[in-house]
Amino acid sequence: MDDDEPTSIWMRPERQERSGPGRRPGYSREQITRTAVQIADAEGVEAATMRRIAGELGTGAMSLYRYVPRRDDLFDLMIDQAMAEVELPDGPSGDWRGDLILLAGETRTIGLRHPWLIALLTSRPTLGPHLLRVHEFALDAFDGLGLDIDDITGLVGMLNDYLHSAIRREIGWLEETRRTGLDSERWKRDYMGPYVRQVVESGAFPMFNRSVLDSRTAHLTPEERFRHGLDRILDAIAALIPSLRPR
Amino acid sequence: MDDDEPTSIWMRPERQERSGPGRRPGYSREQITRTAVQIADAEGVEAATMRRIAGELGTGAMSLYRYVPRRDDLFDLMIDQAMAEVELPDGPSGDWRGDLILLAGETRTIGLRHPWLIALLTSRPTLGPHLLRVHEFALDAFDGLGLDIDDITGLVGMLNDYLHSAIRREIGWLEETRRTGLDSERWKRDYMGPYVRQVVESGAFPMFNRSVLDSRTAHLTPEERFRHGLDRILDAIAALIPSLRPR
DNA sequence: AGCCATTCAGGTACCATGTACGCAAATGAG
DNA sequence: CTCATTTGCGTACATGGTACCTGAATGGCT
Repeated sequence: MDDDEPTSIWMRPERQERSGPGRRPGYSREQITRTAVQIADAEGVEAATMRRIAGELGTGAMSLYRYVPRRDDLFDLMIDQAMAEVELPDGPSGDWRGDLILLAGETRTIGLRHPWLIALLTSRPTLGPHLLRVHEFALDAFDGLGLDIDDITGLVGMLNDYLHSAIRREIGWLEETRRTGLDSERWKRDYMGPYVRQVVESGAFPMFNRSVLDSRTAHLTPEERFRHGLDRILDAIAALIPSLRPR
Repeated sequence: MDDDEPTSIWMRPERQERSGPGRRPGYSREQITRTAVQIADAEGVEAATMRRIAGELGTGAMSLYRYVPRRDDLFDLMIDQAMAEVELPDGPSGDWRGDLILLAGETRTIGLRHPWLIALLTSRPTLGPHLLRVHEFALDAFDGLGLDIDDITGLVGMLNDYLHSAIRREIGWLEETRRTGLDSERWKRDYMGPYVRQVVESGAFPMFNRSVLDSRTAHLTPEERFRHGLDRILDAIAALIPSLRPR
C-alpha cells in the first residue's frame, strides 16, 4: 500500500536496507541530492531537472522517484544539505553579538557557495533538521536576556531578513558583473542597464538617483559592505533589547 | 526589423495606434495584465498561463506575444499594476514615522489583495514606474534628517524586509487556515502539521518549541501582530538614526 | 534448490507550458 | 484598387514533471 498523502519529505524516511527480499537500492537520497546541488551550483537551479540529475548519475529520470516523491521535495532536501554545511558551536557563548556575527558569516559563506539557496529558502516554507539547528542557534543566542519568546523571534527575524536580502543583493551583483564583465566603477557610467540610465536621466526620482549615483559604499568590498550593514542591524537590535526587556 | 535584445519591458513601448497602415490592435498590455492579475488573485500566479489568460480574453495564446515579449515581462507588468494601487500623498509630510506607517499599511493592503505580489517581487529585480514611485516616497521620508544616502537606503531596506516577510507570513498563515479550516487556537493542538508536531514532541529544539507553543501574540489579530512588529522596526530605526547622523 | 513476494531500474508515454513560425485577415496610404 | 504593414492565431516543437508498466534482482520460505 502506497500512502500518497502530500506530507513533508521529513516524514517520509528513505527505504532503509532492511534484510528483506527485493532488489537493493542502487542510489540514495543523499547521493541524488548532492548531484542536484552540484548541478545547481554550476548552472543554476533551473538546470537541475529530473532528467539531468538522473543523467549525471547514469540512470533514467524515473529512477529518482524511488527516492524522492516529487521534485519540490528535492528542493527541500537540497536546502537542508546546504544548511548542513553551516558550522556552528553546540551552544551560544553568552556573547550574543559575537554569536550572531559568527552565524551571519557562516550564512553568507553558504549562501554564496550555493547561489540558489536563499531564493529557494524564501520561496518555500521548509524546516529541515539542519535549518532547525541553525535557527535554534540564533534563537538561543538571545536566551537569558530577559526577552519574551515573541520578541526573540522578532529579532531573529530581523537578522534573517537582513542576511537574506544582503546575500541576495550580493549574488545579483555578482551575476551582473559576471555577465557584463565590468567592475563597479565603470558599471555606473558605462553600463548600469539602459533602463536604469533612462530613469536616472529623467530625473523623476531624485532620491533614487542619489542612491544610485552618490553611494559612498561603492568602493567597499562586498564583504565590507555586508559587514557594515550587519553592524547596523546589530546596533538596532542592541538598541531594541532594553526597551523589550520587561524591567 | 525586430530587435530582440532582452532589454527591460519598460524600454519597449506598446505599439501606439499611429495612423499608419496595418490592422489595429484588438487588445492592450493593460487589458492583458489586468486579466493576468485577476486570474492570479483568484487561483494563484501559476494558474496565469499564457493560454489561460488568452482564453479568458477569448483569443489564442500567441496573440499575447504581440503585446508582451515574454511571460516574465508580464510578471513585471503585473507587479507594477499592483503597485499602482498603492495610494500615497505626493510627498512626505515631515513626520517620517507617520509616513512610514502609512506606507506600511498600504503595502500590506496591496500585498494581501494580490497574494502573489511579494513572492514575485523578491524573485525578480524589477523597477517599474509605480514601484519607483513608492520606493521614492520611502526614501524621501528620511530626507532632511541629516542622513547619508547609503544609510537611508539601508533603513528603507530594513523596513521593506520587515514588510515583505510579515506579509509573506500572513499570507502563508491565511492559506494554511483556509486549507485546514481551523482557527488559530485549535490549530496548534489539532493540526500544526504532523511534521512540526513531531519536531516539537521530540524536544530537540527547545527554543523553537517555545516559539511555537508559548507565543503570546497568537491571540492578536493578524493586523495587530503586523502593527506590533512594525512598531518594533520603527523603534529600531528611531534608535539608529541618532548614531547614523554625523554630528 | 526452487518458488515467490518484494523492491528497484528505467523505458515509454502523457500532459502542461512557453514560444517560434507562418499564413490569412484587416487596414490605411498611394 | 493595390500593396506594404501589422494583427490574429493555428500549428508545431522543445522541455519538463511524472504515471504506469515491464523486467530484473534479491532473499526468505518450503
